[in-house]
Amino acid sequence: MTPPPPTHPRLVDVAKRAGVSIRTVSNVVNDFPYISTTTRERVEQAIAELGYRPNLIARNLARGRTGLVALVVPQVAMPYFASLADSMLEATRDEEMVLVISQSRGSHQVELEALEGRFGQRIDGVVLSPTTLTDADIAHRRSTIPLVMLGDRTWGGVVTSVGIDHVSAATEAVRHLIAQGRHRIAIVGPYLNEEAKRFRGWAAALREAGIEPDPTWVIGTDGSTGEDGFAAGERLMQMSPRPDAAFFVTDWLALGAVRAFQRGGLTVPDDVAVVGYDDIPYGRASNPTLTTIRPDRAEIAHQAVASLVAQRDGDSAPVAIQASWSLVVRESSGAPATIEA
Amino acid sequence: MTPPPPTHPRLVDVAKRAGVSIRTVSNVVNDFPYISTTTRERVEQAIAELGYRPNLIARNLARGRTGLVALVVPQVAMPYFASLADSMLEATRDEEMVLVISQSRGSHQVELEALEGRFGQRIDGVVLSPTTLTDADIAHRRSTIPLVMLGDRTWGGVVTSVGIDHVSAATEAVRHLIAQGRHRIAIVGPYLNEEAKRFRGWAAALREAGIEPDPTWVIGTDGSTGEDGFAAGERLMQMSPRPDAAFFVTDWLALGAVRAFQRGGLTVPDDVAVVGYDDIPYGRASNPTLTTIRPDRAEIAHQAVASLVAQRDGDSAPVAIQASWSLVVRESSGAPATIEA
DNA sequence: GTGAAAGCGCTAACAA
DNA sequence: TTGTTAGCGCTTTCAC
Repeated sequence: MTPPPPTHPRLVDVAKRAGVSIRTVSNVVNDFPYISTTTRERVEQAIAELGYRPNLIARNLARGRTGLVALVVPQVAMPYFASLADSMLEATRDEEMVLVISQSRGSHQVELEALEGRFGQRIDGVVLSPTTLTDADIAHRRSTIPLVMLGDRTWGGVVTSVGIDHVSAATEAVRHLIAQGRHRIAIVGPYLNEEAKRFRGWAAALREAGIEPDPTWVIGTDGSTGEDGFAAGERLMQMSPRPDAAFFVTDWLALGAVRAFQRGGLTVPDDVAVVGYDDIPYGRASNPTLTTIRPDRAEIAHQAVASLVAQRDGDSAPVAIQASWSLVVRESSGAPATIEA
Repeated sequence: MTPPPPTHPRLVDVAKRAGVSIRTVSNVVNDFPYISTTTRERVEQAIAELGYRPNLIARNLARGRTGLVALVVPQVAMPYFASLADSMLEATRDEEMVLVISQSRGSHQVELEALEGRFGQRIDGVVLSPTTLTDADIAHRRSTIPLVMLGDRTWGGVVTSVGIDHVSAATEAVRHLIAQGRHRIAIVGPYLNEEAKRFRGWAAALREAGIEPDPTWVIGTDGSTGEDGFAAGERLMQMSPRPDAAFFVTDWLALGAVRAFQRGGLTVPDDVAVVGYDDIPYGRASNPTLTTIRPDRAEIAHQAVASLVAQRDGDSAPVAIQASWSLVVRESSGAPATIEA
């Protein structure tokens, strides 16, 4: 009685069956040029007959790589990062990499370790969506593993970053509100100052329309949670004159504020037009649906992965990559009611 | 000039420095018993000095494992699965496994391949949230890699499943509506029949209160998207007498219907009380906030991982594991307005 | 074009 | 308790 094959077929099994050496089989598997057609066919047939599939662990050991790429985000359950993860999964699959998601939960320590490539497994590259890192953290990093930073910061140019042009996007968002006839346009978010790109876009759009940005229209929040948005919405309602529109730096903030407005008896967009930012899925299902800036996540993910590949293959000059975005107009700023897919 | 260490320190480097054999270092690293304290200390010091970290690729090659576990879901960007992924990431981290997320996008083919453990990398175990698989698919699977099915189905008992008791949960949800004084309680969802557990829970709660389930209250949908919910909401509004409450088999359906109700001039919960299912994050931010059934995702994830570990270690008897759940009462069924975190 | 053989870094028999 | 060593399955340099 023949015992069943104790494990998956290996390179040697294929080689034996095809009557060649493992070197040749390896060549075929890895698509080397210079193999005679007949040999190649023999090998391919043996592979098919045996159902051979390369053991990537062994391959990676030999190659000194893992084939694993890490995506580090604060928390995947947050809609924006869930969507990002989705896009990254697709982008890495196209490159035959395996994506490993890691949650920082806003921990500086975890982000620092990610910078150094310290994960459970050894990793070929890191795509990081930072929350607490500083330029100094990046400058001091010792590891040289391929790294891409997501977001609008450029980190002193010492590392590749992929983001969208937030100044332009914010400008476009506020322009849109102005085009709807709004003149008292608030901006809501954390860390709003002359450094903040979305803030600059907001101010630029107003000035461009001959409106001087009013400091009282700048509504600072602690963070970007729905509760922060709710609280900001309540503050906004008590202002007089009340703003007739508000630009929120994230959708989640905007949704919280809409909730506050509706509880306070205001109608969106009639009383206050609202624009968010990020295009999270819920913006399509909320009532009203939410006008927002949609970063091209697929492009961001592909650019990030492409940079990882380039860095791996020796091209290490850092670049600041800008992906595209679009303004999605929905009910919260006056679009007619629709049902989207 | 000494060239820089070309790579990470290896077992031999540690062994050399500590003046022992690699076997001993390996023992220390793997927490074997039977090592003299002094040796252990010497080795540990060498490890610390060198900053040694085991190469998991090599370890896995030698052990014949990958340390990788796959979570297969339709799409991570969907809130429910994003939350699930979050919990699974935590649960696998606790077990020193690395989670690889794979999106089936509802493809039968992809799900079948997952069943066989066919991923880009070789995988130690699979946790699958199925959409199209049948009992037959499971019965015919050839691979023996550890597998856990998520959800309420039990697959003829041939595989371990982890889910919650949907009959009880649905019963509790509808009981809650009855306790709010509602009597005409619709149920909304796809595939509603005597086999469907949430349907059975709905019917049981009604009968228990002396209400005979009215077939006209059963509102079938094509799927579970927001648009399906919206359409169901519109149908529900046109019924007469109109139901005064509705139980939706997913939150996303419920949110879509709420949108329809509000557009149609109805107030939730005053005109129609609404209960959803799944506790997706949006349910806390919507207006009104959404009453729902919250599966204990952390428990589900831990049970799934625990089963994977048990299967890997030879305990392969399939079991149907039931995790806990709770009813979360929010505004959509009459809870007073609150701001949740 | 193809073969032989030396690693990749670690685990785990087998010895001592 | 600790050392020696044969793999794990594949890549790749060097010959032929």
